Amino acid sequence: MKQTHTPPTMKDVAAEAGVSLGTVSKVVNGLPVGEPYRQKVLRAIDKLNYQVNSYAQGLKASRTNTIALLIPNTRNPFFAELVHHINRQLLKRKYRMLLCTTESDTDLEQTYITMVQQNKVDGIIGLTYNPNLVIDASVPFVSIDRVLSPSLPCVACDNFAGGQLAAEKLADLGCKHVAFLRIGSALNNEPNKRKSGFENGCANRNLHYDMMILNDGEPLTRFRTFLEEHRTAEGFTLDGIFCVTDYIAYCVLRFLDELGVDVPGEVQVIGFDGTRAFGSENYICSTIVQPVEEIAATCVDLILQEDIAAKPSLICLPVRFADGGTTRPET
Amino acid sequence: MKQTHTPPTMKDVAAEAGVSLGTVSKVVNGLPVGEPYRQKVLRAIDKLNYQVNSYAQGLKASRTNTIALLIPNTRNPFFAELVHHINRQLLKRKYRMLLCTTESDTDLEQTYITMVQQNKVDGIIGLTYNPNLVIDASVPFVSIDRVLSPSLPCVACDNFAGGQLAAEKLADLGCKHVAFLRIGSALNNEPNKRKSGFENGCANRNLHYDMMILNDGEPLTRFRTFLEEHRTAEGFTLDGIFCVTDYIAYCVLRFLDELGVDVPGEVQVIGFDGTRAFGSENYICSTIVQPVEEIAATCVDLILQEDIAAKPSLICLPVRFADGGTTRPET
DNA sequence: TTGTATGCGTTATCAT
DNA sequence: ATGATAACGCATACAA
Repeated sequence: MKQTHTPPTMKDVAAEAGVSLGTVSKVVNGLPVGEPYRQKVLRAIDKLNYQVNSYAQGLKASRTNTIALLIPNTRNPFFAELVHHINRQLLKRKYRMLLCTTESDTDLEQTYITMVQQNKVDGIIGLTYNPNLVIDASVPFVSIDRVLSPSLPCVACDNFAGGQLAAEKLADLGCKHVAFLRIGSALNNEPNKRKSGFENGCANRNLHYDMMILNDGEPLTRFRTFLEEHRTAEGFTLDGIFCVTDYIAYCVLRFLDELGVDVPGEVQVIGFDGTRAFGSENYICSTIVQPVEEIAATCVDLILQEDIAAKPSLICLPVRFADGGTTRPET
Repeated sequence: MKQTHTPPTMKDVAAEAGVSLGTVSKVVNGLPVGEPYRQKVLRAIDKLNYQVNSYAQGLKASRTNTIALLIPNTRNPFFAELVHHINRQLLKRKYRMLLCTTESDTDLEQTYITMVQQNKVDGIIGLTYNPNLVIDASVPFVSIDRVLSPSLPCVACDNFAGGQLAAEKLADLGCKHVAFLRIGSALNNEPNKRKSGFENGCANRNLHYDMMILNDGEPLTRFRTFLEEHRTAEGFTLDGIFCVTDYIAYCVLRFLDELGVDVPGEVQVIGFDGTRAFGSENYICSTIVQPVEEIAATCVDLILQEDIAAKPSLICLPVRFADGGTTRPET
């Protein structure tokens, strides 16, 4: 009777089946082996309930079938959706996913990157706001939504087109005086293009717009003040609002409700991301929808792609508008 | 000049530092080593940018510092929150997390469990609705919210107390005729205790209640019909509703809005889970809050605990009520 | 076609 | 205190 506490290895299987180690290895890896041998090995595997140790495999092959995903958190529905689809894409390709939620903490991000490199993952997909991470060139990296460096490929939705689409939608829906609300630093990252696109769209349609940009630390209640100022005796002086994310739109909708402003009657609101409550069918507001599934698939394709040289530095995926009840029905 | 494409190993470091392999290993693992040697090794590590290969480590130690988390998805905010906190707890203990989203697909779950065992993870934390998974006894398993087997420890919130609390809250808030809305099979899993607790609470307070239970496949619009039936000429005949999850509460609130029933004026609604929009401070409805952070910490504690024998089979964590605006202010 | 032997990077047990 | 060496489980080049 052998020690029961250590899981069976190929050697055990070989002994049980009365064949050699190499034969077992071939059976396990689907290499050609004489049928009677194959049967014996298969029976032994079944009997011992053998499972390959993929760490030993990884040690040999320096391939681990594992990809790390760095993301600020999983609470934001957009991130959650991303995690979900990347996970599914990886599974489809028989890859495992190491999840690293960073809370946008720079040190934490760096800790994770180091940890993840120690773990010899086959690649990293990362959504990070930190422009100066030290990423070892030896491990493939694909960035989401942020161009970190020309040498690191980035996958994003077409933020510029999204901003423009929002402006044009509002114009189409009859708005005359709109506002753009955003938060975050003025760094030139992808989401900033939403602003440029919006400005462009407004210009195209001769749409007048106000803009309110909050810095990172400022409370969202500033927006409430902003909105309050637009409530005059003659009614609400804005008829359209574009929020740079659905989260902001969500807050703005609350403020408008508190202020007694009717949506979409008095003012129409468009967000950005395509957030759906509980992953259901319902958008929480009218919104510019990011193609999350395509973004996920593209990231996974890129990270698993062999020749890194062929990787483009920025891939923009198309967005679309979706009615979530905070705009008037289209005619 | 050595081959540049393979990452440096301990051997390389040893050569660079002019010491032996064992010495490097000791330095890396913080074992006592003569200071001048230590310095030499450290310098070499720095120069070569050496990182330990934790797969090789795992092969030696049969410990991988990795825990797998099985969860239906990350889109449901409660799950997302769970993922987030488990991830943080694991990181705090220097463990990595393999995320496996299963969509409650039985085959997928089994696939993942097998995959994960091949990967020789140190343990699995799983939230699964599938009662007959084959889980190798050799890998520690902790279940969330479902008692899968007496031998597998389970961590859950006190669902019974939660149901009871909901009933008592509604009674305290002046309700006379309430309803309980739930979905899902009638299996005797943890969340079913919410029902029992609710019934118990109603009995305690002599609160009359209706109950509507949907089977797994049925559309939530059935609830709409149910609600519609309670809208009579004399007004809405229910003054309180307890929904078994916040998601259901969310849908119910939409239905009530469509039906023109005022919340919390005409009817007060309580959900279950403690879901907050975008992970912000705001609960999406008045709710029985699950102690997600404690659940996460408890799971991680349990899974990392050495002696499996000492693990209790069910740990219930306390819940609390939170006002989310769909109940009247407490006096 | 099958078996044997070596090495992957690390750790731990030995001598030195 | 440090250096050599075996072993972890697997894959593969090579010998039989």
